[in-house]
Amino acid sequence: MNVFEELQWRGMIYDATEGLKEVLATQKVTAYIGFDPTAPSLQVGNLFAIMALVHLQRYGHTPIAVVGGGTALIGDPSGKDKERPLLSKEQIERNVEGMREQLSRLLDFEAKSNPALLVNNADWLTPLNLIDFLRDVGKFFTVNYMLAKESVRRRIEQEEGISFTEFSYMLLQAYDFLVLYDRYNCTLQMGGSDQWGNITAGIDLIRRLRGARVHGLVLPLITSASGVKFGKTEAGTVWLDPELTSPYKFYQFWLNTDDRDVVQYLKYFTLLPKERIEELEQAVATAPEKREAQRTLAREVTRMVHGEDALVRAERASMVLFGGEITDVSAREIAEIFEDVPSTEVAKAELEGEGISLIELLVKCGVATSRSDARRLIQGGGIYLNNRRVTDIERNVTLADSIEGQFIVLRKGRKNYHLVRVK
RNA sequence: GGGCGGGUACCCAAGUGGCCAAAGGGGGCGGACUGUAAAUCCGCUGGCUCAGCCUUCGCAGGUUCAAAUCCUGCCCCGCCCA
Repeated sequence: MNVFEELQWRGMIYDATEGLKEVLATQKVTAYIGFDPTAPSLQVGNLFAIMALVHLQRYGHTPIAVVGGGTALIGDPSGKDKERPLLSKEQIERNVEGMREQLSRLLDFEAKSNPALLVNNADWLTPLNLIDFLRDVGKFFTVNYMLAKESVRRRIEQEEGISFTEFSYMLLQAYDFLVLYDRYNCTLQMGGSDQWGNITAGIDLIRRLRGARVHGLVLPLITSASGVKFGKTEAGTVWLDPELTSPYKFYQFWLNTDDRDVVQYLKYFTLLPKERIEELEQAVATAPEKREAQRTLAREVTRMVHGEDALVRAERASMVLFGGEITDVSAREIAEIFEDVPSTEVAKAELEGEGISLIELLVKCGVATSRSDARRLIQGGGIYLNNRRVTDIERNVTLADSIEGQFIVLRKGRKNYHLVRVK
């Protein structure tokens, strides 16, 4: 099997240029994917593209992750209905650093024959001279060609239009490809399906300027059966940065995958072989309540992104949190299990004597948005103190409620935990 | 610049003097069921010192015992004419 076939059975190819399959079967190539540093961290959606690079590398090809520190200053109009506000250069610099760290954990930068590469396109875009650029690159594109691109056309049909800045974006991305081709003999660009237009622009540019035939491959859009945008939860985006999304939450995100999506996600996000995934597919069909497929997915991905230790902690936490009784757990275990759970410090003095009203504590910890909200939650039976439901509005919380005088576990609903640290 | 229509809670949307903290739907939150699911059902969804009180219906004034509802001015949005 070659990478193309690998990606194919995993359903990771939405479209690819003519002849790519043969090239990947017979040669070792260098391929790149661009990542937009418009957020402080990569997110779970980006993991999909990263997996494509991981597969490439496993088959002996050389992957390049391009962080778009330069293009982010412009803004990609693809898939966007509106002109986007520009980020500050400092902000983008910071974001690039975060992504560098994350990518280095997923790709092998030490491999002997085909180490992964990480580059920032700001390196060549920033020093770029406008006149040179217009002469060397601009000359090879007609406005007609650019207007025909889906991303541009859609925006032109809208009232708001598109700024010249964003309109130029595809030329910069095309130029990226050209630079990577020149410097690293990079002959394949991959990306999300919304990148097709930008990718073909680069392919055309290289053909005209260098007379070389290079390739493009785009991944499908990830769908979810429930219609929720992939990578989002009620709490927002699922990030790869453990500071932004705790490993526990990360693990839970995957564990909660819909039965209808889990097999596809196993193909997308794990390196498990076909036979194993087919086994799991069987398991979903015959014993869905065991959620073996979800569990495996969550394990594999959490381990890959956060490491074995974080995985063990996430699993332990999940077991205790969804198991029930919390009373016979030691403070030390609590500290460990709830490491990733949001917490609030409360002075010991506040819990002495009469203590603090539960309502007040809930608001203080942000579990409830207001006292009225707290009152309603308690009345509706949605508040648990150390995993025991409390229905008394007047309930006070004192040191006697704490676990070894150190922690109090608040819970809202089925799975919303908050740890109170007594100081 | 002229004409018309419109701005109501997170979103859509009803309400045209008191019975309006404001119908209905969506979303969200909680509960039951369950597989930490889906579907379904139930409750809640401005704040507070909570059987009561206070603040909300584009903004600012005014009329009235009483205004989301009437009047004046201003701001914003959509459509049509210039």
